[in-house]
Order: sequence, then C-alpha cells, then structure tokens
Amino acid sequence: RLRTWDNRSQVHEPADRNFRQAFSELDRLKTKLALSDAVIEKTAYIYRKALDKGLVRGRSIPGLIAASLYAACRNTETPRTLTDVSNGINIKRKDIARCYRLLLRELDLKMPVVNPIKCVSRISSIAGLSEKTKRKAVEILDQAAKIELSAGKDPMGLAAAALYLSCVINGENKTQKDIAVSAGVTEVTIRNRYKGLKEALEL
Amino acid sequence: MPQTKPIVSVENVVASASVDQKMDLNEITRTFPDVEYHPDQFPGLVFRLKSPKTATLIFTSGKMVCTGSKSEEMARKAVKTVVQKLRKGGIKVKKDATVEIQNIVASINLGGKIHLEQAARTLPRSMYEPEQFPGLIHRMLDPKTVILLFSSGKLVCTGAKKEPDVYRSVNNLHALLEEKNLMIYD
DNA sequence: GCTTTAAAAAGTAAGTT
DNA sequence: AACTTACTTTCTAAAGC
Repeated sequence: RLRTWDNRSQVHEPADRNFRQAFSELDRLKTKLALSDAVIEKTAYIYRKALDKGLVRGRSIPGLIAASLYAACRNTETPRTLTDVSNGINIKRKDIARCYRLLLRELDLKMPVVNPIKCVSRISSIAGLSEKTKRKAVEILDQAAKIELSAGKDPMGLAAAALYLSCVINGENKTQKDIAVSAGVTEVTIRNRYKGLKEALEL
Repeated sequence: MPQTKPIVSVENVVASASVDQKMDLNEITRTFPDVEYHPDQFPGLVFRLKSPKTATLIFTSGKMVCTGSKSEEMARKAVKTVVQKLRKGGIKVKKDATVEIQNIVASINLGGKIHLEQAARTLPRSMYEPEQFPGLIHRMLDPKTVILLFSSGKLVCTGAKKEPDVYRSVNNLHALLEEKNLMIYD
C-alpha cells in the first residue's frame, strides 16, 4: 500500500514529516469515503507528478493531496464529489477546487466529464427510490445527453431532476425536497432541470 | 471561411497608470468625500467616476489602476479626468499620467451553438467542469488569452492587452471550432 | 496566497414577497 | 412561483501582509 510514497519516505527529506502526516490523512479518508486501493494508488501517482513538477512549493500539502484524491476519483469515474472530499479532510471546498484546477492545468490532465448517470444510484439510495425509477431516470439521462441538454449543467441537478421526473412517471411518491436534499441541490434547480427535460423529451 | 461573423463587444478595460510622484491619500479623502479609502483593508483609494463609469484605484506611490472602461480610449480619458478632478480639488499633480492597457475583457456571440463536451475532449489546454462552472475554459497561446466557451455559442475573452488580440483570439478559436466540427448552426 | 476594482458568460443559491 | 441579489470562473495592475 502507498508504494509511491513509501519509496520516497525511505530518504529523510525536510518535508518528510508533512508528507507522512498528509498520507496518514489519506489513509483515514480511504476508509471514510470507502475508496478502493486503485484510487489511493492513483492519488499517490498524481501527487507524485505534482511534486516532480514543483507544484507543491509554497502551497498547502493537504490541499494538494485532497485535490489529487479528487482527481483520482474523477479519473477512475469513482462517484465522489468535491464536497465529499472537503467534508472528509476538513479543507474548504473552494480551496480543493482551486488546487484541482491547478493540477489539471499544470499536469495537462484530461478528465472525463462527470456522467449524471453515476449520480443516480447515490441519490436513489439516500432517498430510497425503486429500481424501476432508477432505470427510467437512466433512460431519461441517456436521451438528454444525446440532445446535449446536459451541456453546462451540474450533473447532480440533472440526475435529481431525472429521478424526480421518473418518480412522477412511475407514480412513486417522493417530494422534490426529498430528492433535493438527497442530491445536495435546491428544489429550484430540480424544477428548472425538470422543466427542461420534460419539454425537450416531451414526456 | 467561418460561416458567421462573430459579434464582439468590449466589456471592460483595465489600465495601469502613474503620475510619477507620491500622493497623500488622506488629503484626497478629505477633499473628495465620495472616495473609499480603508488602508487597513486595502492600500489603494477607490475613486469612482460617473462618466466614464469607472473605478480608479490610487496608491501612495502615484500609481493607479483604472477599471470599468468599455474601450482603450475611454480608459485613457478616465485617467485624465481623474487627474483633472484631483487638480481642481487642490491636489498638486505635476505631470500628466502615463497609461498602459493591462487587460481587455470582451463578450462574443458566434451565432451558432457549440458542442461543449466534444470541445472539452478536442481542444488542447481546456478544462470543462460543469459542477464548478458552466463554461469551458480554454487557454490560447497566441495571442495569450483565456476564452470561456458556453454551449449557447457565446464566449468571454480575457487577458488581451490590445483590441486586435481579442479579434485574433476569437477568429482563431472560431476557425478551430469549425475545423473540428464543433459548431452547430441553425 | 490574500486584500480591491470592473465586466461578461450561464448555472446555482438564498432571501423576500 | 417570481424577483432580487449574489456567488461560481477567467484576467490584470497596484502595495503590503
């Protein structure tokens, strides 16, 4: 485990203690966010690249570790939000987002765009929605992607709206508020996306 | 050849200036009650003009930053007006200010929609994170500018120091988008 | 890095009515 | 539900922490 860092920890560099501390935090996050070994390995790999490019100078190590972790999740399409990472490591979401964008710029990383379909399971399990409703929501999101209705929109908002629309179609009684809270978006956003999906897909 | 002619509108011009002499910001604050000066919050004094509608930051070094102009010429005029007002208010300013344009922000309409997600995969030095911001951020190397692209076909270009660079950036990007089949016209 | 200023794009958020 | 206001991103200079 943590091979990438362990190699480095053999040599006693000045920043050694900070690294050990940051990576023990990462180990704690692995459990807290239920992450796979692959994600942690990728995090270490990305962080190592940032180190080699000298991006760590004058910047907070935990911030870059958190950003590397988020980048690893994105890269492996592991559905974890910036807010998840932020709550887990107790660093402001905005600071992690800034470090993450720095990584993308400086390391020339290309990330797959978050697929709203990946958000469906998560919202559904929190809100307690049926398999049938989930399946219909996935269909709706597939259609929406085809006509590029998703361009520029928050994947969580889109997934929440698709699930709400799916509930209405299937007669599953869930309020906008229930789904909004489960998805971490506002009811207004669900209404706006819902309107767009309904009109564009004429459902 | 591009299929549409982009509509470009300069929205903001930032200029730095200098009157090459020390300034007493407290004296300016006394003579111009409308200015904002909170040295413990920010070292610059904010001097607002109604016309041209701008905000000029004045520092004790005599250096200034003028923001809010809609053109390079308007920015130069705004700095002149500020110096003129300071003199009328009894503030001694020996030389006229030297002005340098530092940044030009423009909004653009390409007249067709953009395949944003495909553009994100195709354009180099670009970043598209809809959870954080609805636009695709693209860094152009020559001219060195940053362009925000939206699915509506509208853009924001920033970082240019000359107006022609705004047009060059837009034309470069427009040609690239058409070449890669990333535009949709009705 | 932060502080302040201006401006646009489109999406999301929050407080009022 | 509408409105209003405000914040997200990009850029840039200034002096100082």
